[in-house]
Amino acid sequence: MAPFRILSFDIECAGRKGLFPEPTHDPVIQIANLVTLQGSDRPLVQNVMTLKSCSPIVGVDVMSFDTERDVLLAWRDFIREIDPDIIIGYNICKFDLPYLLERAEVLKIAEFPILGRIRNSRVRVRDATFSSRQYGVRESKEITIEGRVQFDLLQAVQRDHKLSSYSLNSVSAHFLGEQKEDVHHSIISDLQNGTAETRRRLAVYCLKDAYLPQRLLDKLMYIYNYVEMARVTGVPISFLLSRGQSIKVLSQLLRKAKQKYLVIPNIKGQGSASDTFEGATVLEAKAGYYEKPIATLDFASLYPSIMMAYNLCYCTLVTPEDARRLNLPPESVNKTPSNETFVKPEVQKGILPEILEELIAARKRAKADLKEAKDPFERAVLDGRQLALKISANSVYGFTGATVGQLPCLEISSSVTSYGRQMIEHTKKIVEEKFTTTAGYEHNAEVVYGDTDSVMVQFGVPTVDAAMNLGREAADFISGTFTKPIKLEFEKVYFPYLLISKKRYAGLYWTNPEKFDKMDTKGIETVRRDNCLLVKNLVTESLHKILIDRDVPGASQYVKNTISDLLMNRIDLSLLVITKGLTKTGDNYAVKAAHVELAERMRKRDAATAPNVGDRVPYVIINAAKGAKAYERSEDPIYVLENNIPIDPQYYLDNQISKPILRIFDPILPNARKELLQGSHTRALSKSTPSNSGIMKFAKKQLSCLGCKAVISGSNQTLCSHCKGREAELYCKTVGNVSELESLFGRLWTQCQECQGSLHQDVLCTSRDCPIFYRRRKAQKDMAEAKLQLDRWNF
DNA sequence: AGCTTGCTGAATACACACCTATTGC
DNA sequence: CTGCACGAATAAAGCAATAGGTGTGTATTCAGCAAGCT
Repeated sequence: MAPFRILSFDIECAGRKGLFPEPTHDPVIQIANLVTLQGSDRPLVQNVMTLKSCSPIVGVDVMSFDTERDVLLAWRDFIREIDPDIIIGYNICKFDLPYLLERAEVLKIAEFPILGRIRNSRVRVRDATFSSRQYGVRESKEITIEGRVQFDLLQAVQRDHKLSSYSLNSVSAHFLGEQKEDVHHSIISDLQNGTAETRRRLAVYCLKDAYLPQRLLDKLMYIYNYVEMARVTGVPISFLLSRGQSIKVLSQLLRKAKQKYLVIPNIKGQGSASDTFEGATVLEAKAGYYEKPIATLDFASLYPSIMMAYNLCYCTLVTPEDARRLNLPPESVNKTPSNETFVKPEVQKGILPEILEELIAARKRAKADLKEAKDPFERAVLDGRQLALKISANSVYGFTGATVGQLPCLEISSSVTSYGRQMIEHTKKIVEEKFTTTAGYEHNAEVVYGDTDSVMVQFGVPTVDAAMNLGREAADFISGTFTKPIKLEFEKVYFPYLLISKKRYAGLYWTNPEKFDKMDTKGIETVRRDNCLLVKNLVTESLHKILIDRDVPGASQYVKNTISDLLMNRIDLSLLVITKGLTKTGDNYAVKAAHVELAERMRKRDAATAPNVGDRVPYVIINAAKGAKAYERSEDPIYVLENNIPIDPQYYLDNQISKPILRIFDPILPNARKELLQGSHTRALSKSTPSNSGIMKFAKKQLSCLGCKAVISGSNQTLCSHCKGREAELYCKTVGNVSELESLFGRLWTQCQECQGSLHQDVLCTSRDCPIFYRRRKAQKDMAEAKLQLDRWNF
């Protein structure tokens, strides 16, 4: 089969006003295109279609047009000529494609929206909302272009990766290690209305936006992964981006049922969303810091293997009524712990177990092939396949328990979890009964924690090697007590292990006794996205010092230094940005929350840049009157930066840092609270910049002495009478300060120029995801202030 | 007049239920 | 074959758990004031 032809594109339009640029006013001014063949990194075509003249770009076909109509029609012809199989871009489904179509409509270009592979078939657009517990609410548009797959990288990344920000800039930085500049929409108009040279600048920017999605597609192996997934589950690729998990399971069910001449009922509005079933057992966490190795035993694909072992399926379920009618002998049925009856495979083999068997067997083959494969291309294919199979297997159980889904069957899902609960309890019991001193082992084993399909065991032995051997022995022994194919596996050892509570722990992860693989953290601030970076870094660094370096005093000192920096206002604003997802529209919230209120406020300020449902809202907490609620104190970081609003360090200490740090240090450091949060380092408070709101509005600004800050009056504008003699020294200090800030600003500026790919042009970027941006802006402000001070010497 | 006492409303503290976000498996 | 009006259905894996914030009701503390006493 010929490789796919992939088109990546991006558009720029002038003057975005309002939420969506106004199609009646704002013309499309540029379209950048990049065509590649799948698996090749050499572009087939690179071009830019622009309105008005544009200076040439090396290696790029620049096409200038006089009217917007010509631009749009040129693009349509280009699509037809290139005939791409796959159209990609960033946010093309919600922005670029619908915008082009609406714009064509406004300009009455009826012949524009014929882009598909069916003759004379028009492209159709429909509003679509997708909502699921897993992905939240997402608004998008469904665009039908027959014969071409649209693959929006934004949608794919949002589904597959949990990130704090999904801007193209931040996603590229994360996966490709390279940033792009973020240009504010007002500047786009200026560049377009400038000269051929500034339009060239815009074209380069636009091209980069087409270039990055292509790189992401490649790097994340999306084609392989999604094509494999589509093949395995039997759904179109578009479903994988626009629909949920359940359609995949349903599709497999239908395929299998057809082979067996079975039909699947079309159930409507049966199970209500309120009826639910009991889930898995989470064993009580014996919280603490363990300095002996903890072995972890895991069931391999627990729920799928339960469904296979006990033949759980729609077609093997025996309802009480069936039981009376059929009068089955007890030896031909299984009774589940939740008191449901299913026939054994000898009577009737279930469809679900068959689907699962195939998925798991195929995954095993894929994994084995993966091990053999050396060629990176082949490895990518096989890894994509095994991942797809794993995910498919895991969502079969969820499908049966989805009461608002197409085919709920709580008898199956509650049986699965009831077996699971029984099994984890059984495992815990066996481990603690078998591995005892009375049975000849060195120590009594103790299960310190376990969740759903795993148990964490402290065998009491001091070395990783010994723990591994006992872990393997236990796994083999216990596996033997279960029905096939249920299997308990020894997977890893944690040493040392910090158990904070259920679903929250950290430890060093060992799979071979010589060296640990990594530091593993679960559920704590290091992996959560609703904390500011400062907390994340602080916790990560502390754990690193405690677990890897075994340096508790060092960790403690590090925490103290950070707290001191925070209270002295020496922390970079980008580290204090908290982000939270906006999960529903403003008025659907029952209580006021910081990010929701801020989103509303931002909408009033400028609807174009305000966050929408499904977006993540970044904010910082600013200083305010005592007793003000957090939702009154949240503010957009860029707004804070632009208006010099003081943040509230005390809030960050009390509400962000203190509890997570104490949770970590409490089991390790006696008197952690006193030591870390109440020491002398917490007393050095720097005065924050007075804000121009509230009471400070009435305060009159007076000059103060540059030497001692005393208020001065009269003719002397620089120094008070006391400091008069130190004139030379203080002047040098001011000059030194200015030059230091200038060089800092210069360095940051250069860094941004490098990022934008040119050292000869102005930096336009205002990316709220980039730490350098915040530092550059701050340096600029500080520098301006220092210069003002310097000016006062020249009276 | 100056002090104490008792009352009252406001401010504060605290426990509790509930909502929201997020993660683990 | 296309465009338009109208109506109906659409689709959504699961539960367990922690933590932070808001709102509410109740208890406690405190400042301010008037009355009473010396």
